[in-house]
Amino acid sequence: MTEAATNTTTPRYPIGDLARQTGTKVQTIRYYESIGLLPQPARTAGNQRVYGQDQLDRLGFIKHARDFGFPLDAIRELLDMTDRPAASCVEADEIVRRHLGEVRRRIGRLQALEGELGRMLESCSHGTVADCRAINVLSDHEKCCATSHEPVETIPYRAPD
Amino acid sequence: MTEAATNTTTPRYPIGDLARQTGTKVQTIRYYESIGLLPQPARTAGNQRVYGQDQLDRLGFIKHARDFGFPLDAIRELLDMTDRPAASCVEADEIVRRHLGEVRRRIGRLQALEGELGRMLESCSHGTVADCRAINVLSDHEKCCATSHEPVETIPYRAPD
DNA sequence: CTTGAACCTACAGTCGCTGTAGCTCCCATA
DNA sequence: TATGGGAGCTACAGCGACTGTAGGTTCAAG
Repeated sequence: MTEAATNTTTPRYPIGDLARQTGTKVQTIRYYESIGLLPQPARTAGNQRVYGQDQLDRLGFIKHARDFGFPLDAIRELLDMTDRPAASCVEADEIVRRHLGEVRRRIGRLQALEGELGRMLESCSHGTVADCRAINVLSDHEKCCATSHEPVETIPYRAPD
Repeated sequence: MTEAATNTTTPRYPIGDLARQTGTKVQTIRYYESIGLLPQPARTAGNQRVYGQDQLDRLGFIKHARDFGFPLDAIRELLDMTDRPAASCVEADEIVRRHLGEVRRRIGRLQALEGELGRMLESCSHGTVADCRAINVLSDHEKCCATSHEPVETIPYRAPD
């Protein structure tokens, strides 16, 4: 009876627990808050963040969607939809479809690239740099067999740990 | 006879020509210079950059390698090799091989993702958000069929124009 | 001589974080 | 009750590879 606004049975997690339970880093959670993807949580008397179950679920959703490669603004749209559960899911569908299209395009480009790199290596005679097939292909546009020359996306080398 | 240092027959391009001829943007060329990937070119009396054939070739190499998805530091290594044409091309080979490995890993991850997204869409009943398979899969880890759960790389949505 | 395109520098913004510095807070043990 | 250390806090810089903008200068054609 002493508490009214917040549900007494709701668990209250500090940020580190949220991080551990979702596999997100603490900084990332704060970053999501800073860009408005997560609402500002309650604070302790000592100014530390305290989260409830709903926030945990929301972050879980975000994490999962990020693992699927959705960009944050798509995730934002998806989250907006989960807040209106009675709405039609056509839009959600559309977002997923768009993402799938993007993934397929990326796969296509990478496969073309894979072929070219493979050919580069196969035809390398392992002599000097001057004769190196790989380097020659890069030096001279004519020597390469690419059908099209759209650049492959600028993707950072980043091992997912 | 009036000119000594620079070869009289060498063409001299302003930055815009270099950009047009290689398909690079002017700012990108200046950026490459700022990070030391391109040497500082000669300047006109009015402080404008002037390039020769060698710079054009170097930039062409960089552009081409970028189109192949090589990161700039790999390109830097490759360029260092072209400056020592008598050296063995084993290292160059190694760089290409590493990149190919990276490309293949990325393809694998994206294909797994493609499967999951496809399944999401297939099983969506096109009702309300509350029943939406796609959103449910994202909400609930148990509902998704991923064999592994390494995150797919964080790749920005960036159409290559 | 004028116009306007091309050039110049310097810096902020993109995406999605990650890392650091320099604090404060909280809780378990002595 | 003191203390130690892990966890938390803010604020900001940095990553990769650019891209865009503001506000100025230079150049070449007419």
